[in-house]
Amino acid sequence: MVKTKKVSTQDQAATGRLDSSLRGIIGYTMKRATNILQADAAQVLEEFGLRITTFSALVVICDHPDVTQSQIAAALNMERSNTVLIIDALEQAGLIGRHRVPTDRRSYALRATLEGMKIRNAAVRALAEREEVILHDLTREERAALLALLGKIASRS
Amino acid sequence: MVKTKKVSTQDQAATGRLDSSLRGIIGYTMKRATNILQADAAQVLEEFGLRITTFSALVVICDHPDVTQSQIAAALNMERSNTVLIIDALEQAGLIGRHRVPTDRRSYALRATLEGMKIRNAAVRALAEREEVILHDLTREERAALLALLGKIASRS
DNA sequence: AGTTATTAGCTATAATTCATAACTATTATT
DNA sequence: AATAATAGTTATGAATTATAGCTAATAACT
Repeated sequence: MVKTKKVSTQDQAATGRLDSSLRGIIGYTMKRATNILQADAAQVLEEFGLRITTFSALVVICDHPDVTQSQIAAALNMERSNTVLIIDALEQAGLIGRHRVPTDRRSYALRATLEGMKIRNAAVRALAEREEVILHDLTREERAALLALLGKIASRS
Repeated sequence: MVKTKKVSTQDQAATGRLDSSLRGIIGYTMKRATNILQADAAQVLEEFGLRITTFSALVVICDHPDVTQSQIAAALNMERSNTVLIIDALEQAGLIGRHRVPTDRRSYALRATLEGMKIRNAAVRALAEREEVILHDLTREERAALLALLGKIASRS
């Protein structure tokens, strides 16, 4: 994956990266950092048969039994319609179940299975470990500070 | 005195966030933060007739006259094929020009026009101002720290 | 030299992700 | 009872990103 491209132009070594002034923009650099973490997370989750979206939904369901698909959509900032296939996948994998709720027959009460709980726990642990590895050049305090700062921004949605 | 009352999951679902345990994952929270900043940036750049990708390419071209499309692709971490339409858009907007280079007739030497330079400067300034606004609840030091931490992660690509 | 390999830009297209609209069935509101 | 609103679903569109292959030009190699 890592390209060791031979730099043919003259002044590249002097100027460094071609996007150096973009790197001063928080949004730009954050996007690049996100891409790296997302690719890594996807790789980790693949070993559990999960994608990032299915994993996220699984966590919400485990943490909040009897949650509905609409609530998941709102929590994960996605469209209701796009939750359907995600929940389908989790159900077909035997990780969650759609349960009818007698008081409202429009919605499903989603609940994780025992297997779903186990997968969730293992995946969360694996992700945390992987983040430790990939962020090894940040101290524990720096990682905490980073998360706090990101949390402030992300708290707007 | 601090009350440490234990809340049931039902109550948490009613009051708190449903994705609270996901928010402890840096990659997840960073993704959410990125979405906010990206949407904001897209809105700002729209006023200049730019999209995020065209803006990014424009900045690289302004900073590095006679850069090639392949170099832009490498710098912005995108596929060569996807640069074509981006450069087309910039050229048709009169912001850059494709210039032939006598020593290598395969590639173009991309150079910004005067108008391109002006748009770039205005867009960069507008973006910076907008980031100040949207990140107003972070101190200058916090924003600097955030950028530094993100830069460490993003430096891997 | 001549052959081969590599590179730059380009086109077309596939795969993904994400958003929108409309439908059915239920439930809530008036 | 009539109407509106909601949950899940389906189909589809738009936008982004990735992949494969092509031509022309250059580089590398024997």
